[in-house]
Amino acid sequence: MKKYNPQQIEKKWQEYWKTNKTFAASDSSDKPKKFVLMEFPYPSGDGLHMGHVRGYTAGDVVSRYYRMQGQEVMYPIGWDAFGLPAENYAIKHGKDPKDTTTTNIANIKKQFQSIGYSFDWDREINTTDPEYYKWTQWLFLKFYEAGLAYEATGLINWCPKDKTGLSNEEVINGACERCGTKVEKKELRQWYLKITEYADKLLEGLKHLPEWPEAVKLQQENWIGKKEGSEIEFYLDFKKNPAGNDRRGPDGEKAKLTVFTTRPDTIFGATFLVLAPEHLWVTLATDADHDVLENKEEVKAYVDAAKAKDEMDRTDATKEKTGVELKGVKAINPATNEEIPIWVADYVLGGYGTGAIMAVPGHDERDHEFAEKFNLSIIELTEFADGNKFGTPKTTYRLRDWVFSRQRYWGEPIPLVHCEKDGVVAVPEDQLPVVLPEVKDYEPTGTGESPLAVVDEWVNTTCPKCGGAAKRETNTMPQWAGSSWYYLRYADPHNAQAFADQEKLKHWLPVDLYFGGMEHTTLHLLYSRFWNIFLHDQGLVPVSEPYTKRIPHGIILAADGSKMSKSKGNVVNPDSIVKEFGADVLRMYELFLGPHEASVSWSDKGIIGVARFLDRVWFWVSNAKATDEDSDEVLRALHTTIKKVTEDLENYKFNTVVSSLMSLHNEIKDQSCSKASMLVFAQMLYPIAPHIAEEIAELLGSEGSLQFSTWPTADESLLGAETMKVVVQVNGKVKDTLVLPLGTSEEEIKTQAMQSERVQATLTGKEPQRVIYVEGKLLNIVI
RNA sequence: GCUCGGGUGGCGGAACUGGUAUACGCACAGGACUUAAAAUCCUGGGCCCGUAAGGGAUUGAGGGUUCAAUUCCCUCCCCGAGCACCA
Repeated sequence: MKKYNPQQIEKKWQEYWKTNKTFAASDSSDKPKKFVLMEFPYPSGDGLHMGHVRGYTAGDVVSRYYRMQGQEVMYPIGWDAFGLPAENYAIKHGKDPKDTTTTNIANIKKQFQSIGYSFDWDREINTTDPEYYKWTQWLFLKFYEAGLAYEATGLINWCPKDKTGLSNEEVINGACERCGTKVEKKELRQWYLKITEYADKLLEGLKHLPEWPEAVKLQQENWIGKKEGSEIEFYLDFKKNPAGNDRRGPDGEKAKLTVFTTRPDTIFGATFLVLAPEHLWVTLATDADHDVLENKEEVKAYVDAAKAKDEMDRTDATKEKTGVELKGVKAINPATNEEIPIWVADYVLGGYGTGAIMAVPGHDERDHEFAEKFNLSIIELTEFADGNKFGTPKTTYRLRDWVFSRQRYWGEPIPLVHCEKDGVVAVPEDQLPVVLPEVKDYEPTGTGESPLAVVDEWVNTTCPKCGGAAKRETNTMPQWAGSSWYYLRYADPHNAQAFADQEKLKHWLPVDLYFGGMEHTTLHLLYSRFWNIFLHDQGLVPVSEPYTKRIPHGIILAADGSKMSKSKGNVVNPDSIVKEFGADVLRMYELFLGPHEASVSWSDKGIIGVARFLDRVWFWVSNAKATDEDSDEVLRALHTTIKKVTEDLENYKFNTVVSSLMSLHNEIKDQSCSKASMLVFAQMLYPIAPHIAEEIAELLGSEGSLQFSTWPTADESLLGAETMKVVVQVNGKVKDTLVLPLGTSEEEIKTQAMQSERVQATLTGKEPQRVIYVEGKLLNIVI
């Protein structure tokens, strides 16, 4: 008898799977397709962490399971290798990001293979491969041609550490999503994708995703933040303007202000207006060309101070309100015809609604607080206006357009050129990809320009339209570009003529199961839905929603419940676990830790339980005194477990799959068990611990890979017992348990229950008032 | 503040549609094997009282519905996630 030697067994089967291409997914199979996906990793220098292992293991388990259920499963993998982390890593080590990326990929690939994932390696993709990013650029041009990619100068989020612009989604609590640095505002020329134009479609699509977790849908919904309301115009009245009440504003035309409100019915209570410090009217009224305000300098000072504050301070609801009245101008409440003052205050945000509100201090807490502080009149309404009669219905969104350019080196060049004569011109398809040039210095410049701007021979080009001199766009795309469509490429990863063949897309899409982290809900998951819906509108992708089912996983924490991090030195490396216990133990233990969606703490102690279990299973099979027949208990336990494990796998309850297998083994290991039943045990073990399962099957004399065996079905006729266990309670407390032949009558059960010593002891002669009998389960005597 | 999750032994966690709470695993205790230790195997309790048999309590706290509540309803507390001066 050989001792269980995971290192040896695992290597053997990994070689076997590789040689036999066991997990290659066929594009032309008759079997029903299943597209299983886990978010692809970016190849960081630290390699895989436990969180990765959790997600990829879950995907691997269901992939192996569905293959045994007769489905054609595609479980692909690739590398999301552009972006800041890869670039920062390269800079830190003084190397070319291309080289470090290659090295890191090789390392992680080795890790993946050592854990035995059933990826279809023939479909491996890499976002930094020009053959891949050619199509990322091509798809970007589709947005450009549709008018959904535009260039604009504006205040954007700027990370001073990474020295690049960030999208709104990348700012978490006022800090950079990557490095945690406090984000600043900076005025910069940027490329944007008009995701706001797809706000309604993104919302509508959520309604057709019944298999997504509510929490994820809700988060996206909140992020989009759709609100119905009205825009109402307020005419202005100037005191200082020599033109008197000619209703001309500082811009010469707009002698009115438009506010956004969700409560037009409270307009009779609107006693003042408030403008955001960024409001265009305020900017104009305080500039050198205009002289309508009596306190221009005071207002200007307030506005400048507000702009200097960072986002966090601005939007802190607990701080005291500040503001300045715009003296010399009044607004007319269109409902009451009364003159009301206009204030500028930073509790009104420039980027939401119209940047101006009508303040109704009688019916809004914030307006109330403001009115109290500055002694403005407050009207408590008893009657409300007909909300339909005011203003124009208007919908606003919290969602902002997606800042799509980065001032960094390691990304896809944006395939556009700037021509003096023709302006912005798209690079024609036959000139794609625009290859990222070699540079001497990858360091971000911090000036708002990418390091590409200094590569003259690359920047200077000819205009595809007029043939004259032109300059290339030097900004690169954000990390999210390549990952916004990678799942499409898996359907046809080597296509040189198109991003993917339409027939293959029709065959594989949508992704049936998408595993990934909760942290991508309003980043990657929202972005890729946007791309997919747009591409569907363009007739380029057959389905509107890319992911049928989303399965998020919780984080793996350190033993003390804190996050694993290098700085704390509490990171557990998957490699060391594989080395010490084997891949099967690592896989099984990660699943056993707790429910897939919950955050769980890693425990070095607990892993021994799983290691012992596989050891015992090995001992059991290799010492096999397999009998010709199974005992009834073995058959019953086996089929009960088949039923339970199948149900649990269908519901991604991996932790209870593991415990069910442990229970089953405990029950049958000392009983008469046939080889056939042992093989069924190995089959059930296979998705979770495939190496040992394959080896056991071989030991039992089966040939080939278990992957091609058929998943066992529970025989319902074997599930029932010949006896039933009836719990006897008195007043709801358990007193006894009766084991009776099936079909014992209620009367007989009652009689027997009343004879029980412990029941008698509790009754102490009292007569039962009521007896409740639950068929075959329980008898409750009430006294 | 709002929205969504969650709170079960010393620890991770399990529990169908309301029907034996604590499966499975870790840790712990006792035993077997061993010169010994480790590993392994067997057994056990889990909070309180009791030598024991046994009894009682118990699913964040309090109340309710029910023959019966971890499960349903109400009030509150705590933890996690998301949103937030969003008009």
